[in-house]
Amino acid sequence: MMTRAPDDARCPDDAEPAEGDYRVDRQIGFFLRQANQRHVALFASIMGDRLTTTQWAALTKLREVQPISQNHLGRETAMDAATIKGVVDRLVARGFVRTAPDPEDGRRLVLSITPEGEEAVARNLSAALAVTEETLAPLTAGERRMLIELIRKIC
Amino acid sequence: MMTRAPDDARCPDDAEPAEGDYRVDRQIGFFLRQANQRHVALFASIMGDRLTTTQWAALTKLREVQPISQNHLGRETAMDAATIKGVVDRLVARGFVRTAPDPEDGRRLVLSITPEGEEAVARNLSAALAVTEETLAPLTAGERRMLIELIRKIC
DNA sequence: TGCCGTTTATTTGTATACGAACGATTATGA
DNA sequence: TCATAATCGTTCGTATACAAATAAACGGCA
Repeated sequence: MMTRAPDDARCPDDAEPAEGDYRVDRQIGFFLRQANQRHVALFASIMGDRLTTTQWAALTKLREVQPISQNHLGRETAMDAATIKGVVDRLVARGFVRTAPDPEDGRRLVLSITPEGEEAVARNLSAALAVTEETLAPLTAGERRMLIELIRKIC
Repeated sequence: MMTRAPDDARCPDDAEPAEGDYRVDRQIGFFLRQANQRHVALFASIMGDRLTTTQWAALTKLREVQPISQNHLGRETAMDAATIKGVVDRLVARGFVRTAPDPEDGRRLVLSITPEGEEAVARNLSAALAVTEETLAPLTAGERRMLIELIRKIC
């Protein structure tokens, strides 16, 4: 008679994590990365004007809170100071955003949206909503609310 | 007597999206990006050896399915052919992964994990589990199951 | 056998993402 | 007031992420 079952053969008195059982593709981080990848891919395929997710976030947020300094816009859109700089530079190069030195604070760079930027937002707004819809397409209305509620808690 | 409520004053007979109401920071894509950012930050602060999330994914998945070709490992870990190449190159440079030409297929590069790679996995496994735990810390056990179930559906 | 489509790995270019360091400027407190 | 701390924008280096193009090698099929 066996004193131990075959699938209990490894380290029965050991509290260390079972190495053989670990699966990266079952961890929340793996799912978060993949879900974000799918959303970015949907965004790229649905949105026009070759606008990226971060450029869209910066542009629409700027429209909401302008005028605002560059770093501040970065904080509002969850972007590093180095990251928001690159995003803003590309939006400026495309004529969607304008920069000006702040007369009251020599350090700040004040951003505002141009008419071309406003047009770009208006032109792509329905597509942006379609991206959200398509991303959540596999879920029911109740599941969508639940997912958003839960994911907000881990941000 | 008013024929229309004040908050219904814009485009009542228009099916177009209401521009003024759009908020990027309420879209699922914004949350997915932020949640992923938080997870990556937690990973960087908890894990040792300066291993990144993708390097960890590639290394642990390789341990599971070796030997395997480079592109195949990329598909198993949701990475582009160009992306997995960079990740594998860095793991090879660190001595965690070994590459060899496939004698049966001249195109393939067969990957396997080195003893140093195995040690790196064993050394960091509990930290990896702690990252998952910390990422889900704001949620109850039931909420965690629900979040994982929902997020899997949109991957 | 030889043609052709596919797969594999690679390279280039562009775009986040962030740590770290830097100079310039502003705010704070002793 | 003046030294110090904090903020702002910038730059550098590293690491994903992916589109697109390429060369080499494999497969099937006439």
